[in-house]
Amino acid sequence: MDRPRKPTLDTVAGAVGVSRATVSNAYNRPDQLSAALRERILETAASLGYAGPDPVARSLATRHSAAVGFMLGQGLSASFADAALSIVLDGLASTVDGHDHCLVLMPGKDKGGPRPETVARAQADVVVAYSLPDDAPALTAARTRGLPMVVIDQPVLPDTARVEVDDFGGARLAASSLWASGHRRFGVVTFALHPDGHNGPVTPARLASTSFRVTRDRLHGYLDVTGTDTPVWECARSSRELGRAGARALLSTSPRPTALLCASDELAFGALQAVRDLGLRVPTDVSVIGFDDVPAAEHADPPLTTVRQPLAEKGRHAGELALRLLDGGRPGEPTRLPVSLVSRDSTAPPK
Amino acid sequence: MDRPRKPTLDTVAGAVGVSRATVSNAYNRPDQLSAALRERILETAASLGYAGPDPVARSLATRHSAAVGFMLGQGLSASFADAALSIVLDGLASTVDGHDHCLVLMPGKDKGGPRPETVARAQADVVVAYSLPDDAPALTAARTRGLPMVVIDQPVLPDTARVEVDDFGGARLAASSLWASGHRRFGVVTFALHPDGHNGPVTPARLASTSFRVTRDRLHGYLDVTGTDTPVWECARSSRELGRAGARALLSTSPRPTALLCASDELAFGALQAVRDLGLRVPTDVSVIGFDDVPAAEHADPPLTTVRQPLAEKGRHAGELALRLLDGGRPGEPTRLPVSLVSRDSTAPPK
DNA sequence: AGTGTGAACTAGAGCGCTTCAGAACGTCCA
DNA sequence: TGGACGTTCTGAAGCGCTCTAGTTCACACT
Repeated sequence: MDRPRKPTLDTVAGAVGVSRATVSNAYNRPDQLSAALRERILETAASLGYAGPDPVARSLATRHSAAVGFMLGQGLSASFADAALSIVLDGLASTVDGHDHCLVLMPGKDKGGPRPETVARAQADVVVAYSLPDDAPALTAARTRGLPMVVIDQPVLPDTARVEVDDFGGARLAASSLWASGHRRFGVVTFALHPDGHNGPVTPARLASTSFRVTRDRLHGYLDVTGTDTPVWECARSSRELGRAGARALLSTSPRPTALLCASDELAFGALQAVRDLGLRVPTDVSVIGFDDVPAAEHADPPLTTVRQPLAEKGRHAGELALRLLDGGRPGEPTRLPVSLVSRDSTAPPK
Repeated sequence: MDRPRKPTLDTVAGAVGVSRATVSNAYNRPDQLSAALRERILETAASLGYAGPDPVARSLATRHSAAVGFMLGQGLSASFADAALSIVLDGLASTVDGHDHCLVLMPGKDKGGPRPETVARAQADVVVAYSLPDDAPALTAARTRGLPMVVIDQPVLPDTARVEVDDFGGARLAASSLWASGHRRFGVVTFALHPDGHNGPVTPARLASTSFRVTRDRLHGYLDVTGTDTPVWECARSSRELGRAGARALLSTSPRPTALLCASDELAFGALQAVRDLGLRVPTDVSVIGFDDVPAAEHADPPLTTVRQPLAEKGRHAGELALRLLDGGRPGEPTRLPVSLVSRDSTAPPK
């Protein structure tokens, strides 16, 4: 197994007959040497099979790793159930990549977010947190490492950049439009209030201690309009199937709700299906409203009325903030992106 | 801006009054020092705000970075259109994370895969390639860096570990079952043959030079049964919407196909919709078959007949292979995971 | 007392790179 | 002709850590 040792800067320097510093400059500061020499260095490097400065050594010397970490509250597979996550992630990834930075993924296996050890060992010099419980250990880990941080949809943390959306206002907007058109009996289908995998009706106690900011705000936005006695069904994840089951349960009570308010489009898609399952029709018998406006909302059957939030923009903006922090920028004021109600065909006045 | 310099191993060593090596051991080899001293070191570290050995410096010294890179042929947002990707990615991520390694994402912006510079600078010591064109520059970049590599569903590369699925056989299986039940007029809806964003009918020339192995195999599996004159519609991505449009085009020809063979479930979902759009019924008027068996296939309307491949297993296995390569293991023979036909209600004999 | 043993800790040489303060060598203008 | 200046290249000091090959010391055994 005496494989030839990998070439280093020194190897190349020796072969060309210049100093290591010059080879380094050939890669990082072309203006510091003559074009001819640089050419010669690059050629020799190629012929030696040298692929450029080692990223790790480089990071150590420069004291930054050109990578942004992404801490997620759930497993990555959550993204196949919820398009919103993929879209945000994509916006983030492309921004970051466009600036020659890598994205280091730290998914949470359980729903509490990534393990603190994972965070402690991640080679990143800024992290983005998304959909973590308010008290996630990963948040503390990042903090004690002194990593600059940008949070998406999380509560404000001291010294942290933040991008958010007016979840409360958006939810109110949706509920109000239904109320205005005459609905009085509502049901709410929401995703997790706690990272414990619970599926079922929500008790007031549980509601009061919600550990996800987004859930809390959307829920309160709805209930602010419909009243706190509105039945709420919690789904452990934002998935079509769970939404379907939840909606079915809500629709089986009597008197039946005339409108279903869902905390995400994905849950709403399930609700749409549930209405059909029971032989009812949308929006004639039941109105259904979602949240997010993922691309599929437009093509649902019927097209889904929903609260639009600029998902890709959210990811992009988080990426830009992260990059700015890397440049030594201050966190600054939280950015609040706009939401709006997109009316399609899944809502109508009650019969 | 004279923020206090971040504590290092030396800081802690000095504070406790031991050598740097001992502090290092406190973190990495607890058996090398007395429990009492270790305790004292950890406490001092905590009180100093030292979060553990710097990951980058550690990587340089140990010569491995505890990270596996993931090179993807498309943007990450592809995963909201195609659950298969998320599931594979999730399997990979959890395996890798379970062994205390990070996942470094390198998405492709255009469809050619990540930029070679991105690959050259990524801090990973093994990479996994997925859904790249056969001639992606990223592949070469990884190779010249001398990174061990595992490819998923790619053509064999010398000295590379590989996990694959019998796409050709699976597709044949699906087509044969339809043929056996009497179908003779087929249409095929496929995802990209080339990374150029083409949507539309496929010419023989284009077919002959397909640059994605998976596409090629599934397509040839179908056509091997149905005949090479079968009309094929290409979609730039595997998405429901594109599949819907493609299927609609295929179904508008006369004589109309009695069965639609789709290269993915996602495309098949679109096809299901297209059949409805035209006022026809599945499977009475048209049979539709998918590929992948994503979770949604079971809950489609009607439940989708499809070729199952073990998606999560694919990701997990790739992760294990990557980890093994990291340990100096040899690539070994490609692993071939099993496929099977899952018959549900979207297929039936023709009228 | 002499020797062997194992546990506990340390010195110091790197890991592969960046970067800053020069050195060497023209060139140009007064 | 000489000094000021620019360009091109070099030397060497780190970056923060790991790890091998020790050294020390206490204790047990003969």
